[in-house]
Amino acid sequence: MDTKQKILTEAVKLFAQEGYEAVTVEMIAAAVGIKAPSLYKHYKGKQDIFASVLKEMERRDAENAANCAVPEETIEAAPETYADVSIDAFLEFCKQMFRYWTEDDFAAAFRRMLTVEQYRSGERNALYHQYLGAGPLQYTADVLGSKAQALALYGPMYLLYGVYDQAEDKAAVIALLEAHLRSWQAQYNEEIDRETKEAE
Amino acid sequence: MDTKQKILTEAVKLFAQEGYEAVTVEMIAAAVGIKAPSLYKHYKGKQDIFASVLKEMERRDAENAANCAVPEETIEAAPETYADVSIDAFLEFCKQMFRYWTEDDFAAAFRRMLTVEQYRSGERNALYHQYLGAGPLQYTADVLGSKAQALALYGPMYLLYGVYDQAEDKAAVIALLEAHLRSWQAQYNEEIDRETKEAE
DNA sequence: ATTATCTATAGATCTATAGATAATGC
DNA sequence: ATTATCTATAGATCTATAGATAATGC
Repeated sequence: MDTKQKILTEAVKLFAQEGYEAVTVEMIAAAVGIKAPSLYKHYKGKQDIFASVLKEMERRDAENAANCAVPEETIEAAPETYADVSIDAFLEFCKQMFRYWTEDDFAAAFRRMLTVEQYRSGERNALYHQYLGAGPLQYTADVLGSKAQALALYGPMYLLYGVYDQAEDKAAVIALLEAHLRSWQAQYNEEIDRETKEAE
Repeated sequence: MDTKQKILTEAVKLFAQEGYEAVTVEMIAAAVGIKAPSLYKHYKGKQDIFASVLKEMERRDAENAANCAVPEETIEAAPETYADVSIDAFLEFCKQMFRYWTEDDFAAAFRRMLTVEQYRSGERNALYHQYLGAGPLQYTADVLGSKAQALALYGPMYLLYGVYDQAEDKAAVIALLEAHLRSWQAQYNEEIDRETKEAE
C-alpha cells in the first residue's frame, strides 16, 4: 500500500464531499490511517496535495483517452481526425465516458471536487469547464459539426451525472442514459436525412 | 438600507463563491460594511445566516411561482392541473426560469451555493435536487408525460446554467438556449404526430 | 543508514461573547 | 430608552515544524 498515492485518493474524496477549505490535513491523515504531521513527509502541505490530485487526474485521463477511437487532439490541431467519426462509435464513447465519470472512484470524486470548487477562482472554473462543461460540449460540437446537436446530446448526459450520484437505482439511470442516446440518434438521423433531401 | 437583509444577500454571494466553510463571519461583515461582532445582533451565527438564506429563497420562490401559468402543486396533489398544459406556455416558462436562475442576482448566487454545497450532507443534496436537478426534471416529466422528453428538454438547459456563468458573450448563450427550445419542440411535435398516426 | 512515523507545540486564524460607545426614536 | 455598532479578547481549531522513536533496506 503506497501511502503517497493513498493520500491522493483519500484527499480527492474528502475535497469532493467537504470542499477544499473545509478539509483539514488531519482529516486526510485520518482517512489514510496516519497522523497529520506524517503527511508532510510526502507533500509540502494541503495545496501541494490539491495540485498533485490535478496531476494524477491528468495522468489517468491521458491513460484513458489512448483507448478510444475518437479524436484526441483539438480540431484546430488535427481537423482530418474529425472528418468521418462514426456516430455509433461516438455514442459508444459517450457511454464509456459516462461510466468513467460516475463509476471510476477517482474520476467520480474528481468530478465532484471540480463541481464544488468551480467558483473559487478563474483557474478552477477553467478546469471545471475543460473536463466537464464547455469543454466536452465544444468537443462534441466539433465531432458532430453542430453546437445545437452537441447540446442535445451532451446536456442530458451532464444532467444525469448529478442524478446518478444521488440515485438509489443506478441501473435505472443507465437505462435512461441509453434511451436518451438512442432517441438522440434517431432524431439526428432524421435531421441528416432532411438535410440530404434538401441538398438534392 | 436594511442591514439584516443585506447580510443575506452578501452571504449567499460569498457562500456561492467560496463555499460555506471557507466563508468567515468577518468576510460577510466586511462585505456588508460592518465588523464581525455586529453581525451577531442580527443572527445567532453563521449557521443561522445559512438557514435564513434558505428561508429567503423559499419566500422569493413562492413569490415568483405565483406569476406562472404552469402547475404549482405536485402531480399527486393536483393531477388535473397537468392534463392540458400548452407546450408553448411551458417553453415560455422554461425560458423565464432560465433567466431567473442566471440573471436574478439572489437566485443565481443561491444556485451556485447549492451547487457547491450539494455533497456536504443528504439534506443539502436533497435541496440541490429539489431546486435544480432531479426536481425540475421530474416536474418536466410530469408535464410532458415522458421522462425521456423531459431529459431532452431540461438536460441542455441545465448544462447552459454553468456555461452561462462563465460565458463572455451571455447573449450567445441565450440564443443557444432559444435554438434548443425550438428544435426540441420540432422534435417533440414529430413524435406526437407519429404517435397519433400509430393510434389511428 | 535511511525513511516514515509519532508526540508536542508554536503561531495563525476563526467564532462568539463581554462590555463600552454611538446613533436612533419616543 | 432602545438599538446598532464598536474594541478587546477568550477559547477553539488549524497548519506546519521540531525533534524523538520505530520500521525498513543495504
